Amino acid sequence: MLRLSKKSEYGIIALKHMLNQPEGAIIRAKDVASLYNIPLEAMAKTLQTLARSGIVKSCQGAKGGYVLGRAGDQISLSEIIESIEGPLGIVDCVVGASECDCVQLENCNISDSFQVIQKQFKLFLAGISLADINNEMEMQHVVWH
Amino acid sequence: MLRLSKKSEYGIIALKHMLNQPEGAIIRAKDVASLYNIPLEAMAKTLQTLARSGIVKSCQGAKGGYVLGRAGDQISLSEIIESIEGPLGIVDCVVGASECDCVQLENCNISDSFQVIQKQFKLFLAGISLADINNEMEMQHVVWH
DNA sequence: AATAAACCCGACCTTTTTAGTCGGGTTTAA
DNA sequence: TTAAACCCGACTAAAAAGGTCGGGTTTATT
Repeated sequence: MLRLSKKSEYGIIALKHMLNQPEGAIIRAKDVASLYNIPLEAMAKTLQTLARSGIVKSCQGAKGGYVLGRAGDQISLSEIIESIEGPLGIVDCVVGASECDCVQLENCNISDSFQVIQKQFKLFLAGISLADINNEMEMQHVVWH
Repeated sequence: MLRLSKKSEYGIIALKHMLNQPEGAIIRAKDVASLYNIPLEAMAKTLQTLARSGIVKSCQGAKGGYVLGRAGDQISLSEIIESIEGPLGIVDCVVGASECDCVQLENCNISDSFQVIQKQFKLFLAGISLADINNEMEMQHVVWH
């Protein structure tokens, strides 16, 4: 059902939080977790995932933590979600690289249309940046014509 | 993960199939199921669900089956999906009527933005009709600016 | 050098959701 | 009367999501 996973939610919460801290401040998983009632381990794993794809940078060791890897307007919602959940596809057979073994395919009447829908949906998400999310007032430009 | 359920896929396949039959032809669940390799019971239940919300009309008894309830351009993708999967929400706390007991809410920093995103996403799906899906060439008007 | 604080990560368990199946209805054309 | 179809709740099985655990590694501090 078209719903974001908890990990994506946690990731977006953390990223938005980081964007609102002073430039260059190092944020610990622990703090985000306790501030937003997120289970520590889950928050930690999500930030590790985001670090792997470069959306945040990790600083190891004591006094370590995370910093945003880029400016808020250079981080898109589609990137965040794909980092955490893997390549996104409204339906399986439309996910880029992966093979689809769906038994309908031989005679499927909807896969072509869904290629188009999928592509537009991704553009939709790609058009929303962390900076947009951070500033609800500015979200007005996120509009479907 | 932002993916449609199988039942939604089955529903859309069936609806598109029906749209391509001669006007007023009665289509049986059995035929759609065998044509597209869909488990009969699953297909049947999905059509029953669509009938309940008026997207198709059911004809009971021998020689029974289903007919589209409306013209293809009067059936939107969001309607189909919501009929089958219930009210859709990218995140829980954004689903219209239902209550959200998420423990982040007291201090959530993203719910406002997601209200906007959710609304636009729904407009996106509402803007795609069964007739559009049926005619991939026409899908070009489904474009994000 | 030792310590503690933090990130790192695979493995696991539990719960929820999805997918599919079954049995027993009801309706209606022939 | 029969058979073909819709109808529907209940069930099971499989998959995904959510969360937890244990044992690492890295690094600032003392």
